Amino acid sequence: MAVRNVTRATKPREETARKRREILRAATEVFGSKGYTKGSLADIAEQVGMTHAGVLHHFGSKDALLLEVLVYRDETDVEHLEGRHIPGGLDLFRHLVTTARLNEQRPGIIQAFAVLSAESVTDDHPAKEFFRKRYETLRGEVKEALTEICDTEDPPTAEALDFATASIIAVMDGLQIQWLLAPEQIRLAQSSAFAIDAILAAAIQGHRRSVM
Amino acid sequence: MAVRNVTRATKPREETARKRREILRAATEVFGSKGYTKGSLADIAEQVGMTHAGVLHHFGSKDALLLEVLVYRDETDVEHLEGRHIPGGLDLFRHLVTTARLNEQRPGIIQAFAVLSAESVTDDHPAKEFFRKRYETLRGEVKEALTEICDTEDPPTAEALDFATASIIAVMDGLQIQWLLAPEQIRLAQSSAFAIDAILAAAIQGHRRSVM
DNA sequence: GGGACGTTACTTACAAGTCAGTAAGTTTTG
DNA sequence: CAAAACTTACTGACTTGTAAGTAACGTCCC
Repeated sequence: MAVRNVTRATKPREETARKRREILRAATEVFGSKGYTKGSLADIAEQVGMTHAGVLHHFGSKDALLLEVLVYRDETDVEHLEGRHIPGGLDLFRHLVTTARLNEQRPGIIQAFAVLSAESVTDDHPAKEFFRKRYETLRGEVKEALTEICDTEDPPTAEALDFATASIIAVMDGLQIQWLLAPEQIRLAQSSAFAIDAILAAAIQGHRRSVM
Repeated sequence: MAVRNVTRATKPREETARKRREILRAATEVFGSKGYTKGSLADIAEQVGMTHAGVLHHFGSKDALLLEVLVYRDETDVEHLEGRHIPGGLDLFRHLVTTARLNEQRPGIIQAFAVLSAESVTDDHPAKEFFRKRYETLRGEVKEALTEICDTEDPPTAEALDFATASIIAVMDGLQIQWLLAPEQIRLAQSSAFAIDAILAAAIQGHRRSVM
């Protein structure tokens, strides 16, 4: 039985969806290169060949557009994964490094997330809740994968687990900023791999041999 | 022989210097809480009880004010050090953790630097050069301290040294973002210490026991 | 010590521009 | 023919920066 579309007279057009994606892509680039506050709707509209009012017709407000940009980019981030779901255990950390390596080829997206995540900590920023939840989810996944790995008879303390989890995510974010400022000096993927490796080793083998 | 002041008729007043510092403090707070682009001169002026034109009288332009804020904050950051110069060797890393612990008590300044450093990667940002140089200097200091530490017969490769250097700085920056978004969930200083420890250990003892 | 005078430290007023959002009208399309 | 996909036109709020004016202050000279 075919579903009758009662609420709208015309079915959503494929052309419209494409235009929306085009706007999202343009918005990602603009927000990435100028930040959310400084990047204007007119900038975005110009890139897709319409006026800023046209963009608002599709997304309602600038805030709403930003949020759609963020979830859209989160979706495309896992597109290259088979099964489109984030792996667990050691594979998760391999995935993180792989993503870093892929991101080296698309600085625009990296910049968008780096700039927007930092901007989101400011007062009443529309993306604050998004990033808060995003980090919480990310930490949950990393922590679980970490727990899987060190399933030995000598597990790390709960504290060490949390420190390692936050640190792994942190080091990737921080390297992105340095890489964006000096791409020829920073090896994004390799440095990420090195740091993750170091932190994993410390978490697993734990409490011995503290340097400081 | 007293130095004659030929260029200006009246000597710079002490009250003026105090007012400038007051403005710098207010600007740090405003740029930290709203970002550079969104934080306005009027916001800053209001906090010190004058008009925005008064602020411009002291600093010339918004860009110039930002740069003065950054160097001002860099200066106050090493104020608590005896001798006011950054230590070397293991002491440098202890200093980093100490700074992180101190910063937990003053989220405003942390936020200003976190927000501004990320914002600085955007196109034509007035603080881009400042942060580029700042990271370069920071990496130089960390690398030197790191080299001092692992002065053994089995030194790490030059690559590993660079990875570790960038990673240590990165992890501190990244943790700040997470901490600002969820201060009750992130132990800033302890996580920093854990990660630095892990990375130092990996850099020193080197090439054995790779997890990934 | 007391003006004169130039500088400093502002204020008010304004210029010139940008911005998001809205309302109304027009074309396109299913 | 009705809804979608726009455009044009406009509003109102905000921006940084400048120009001109004013009051207070420090210094020099007598």
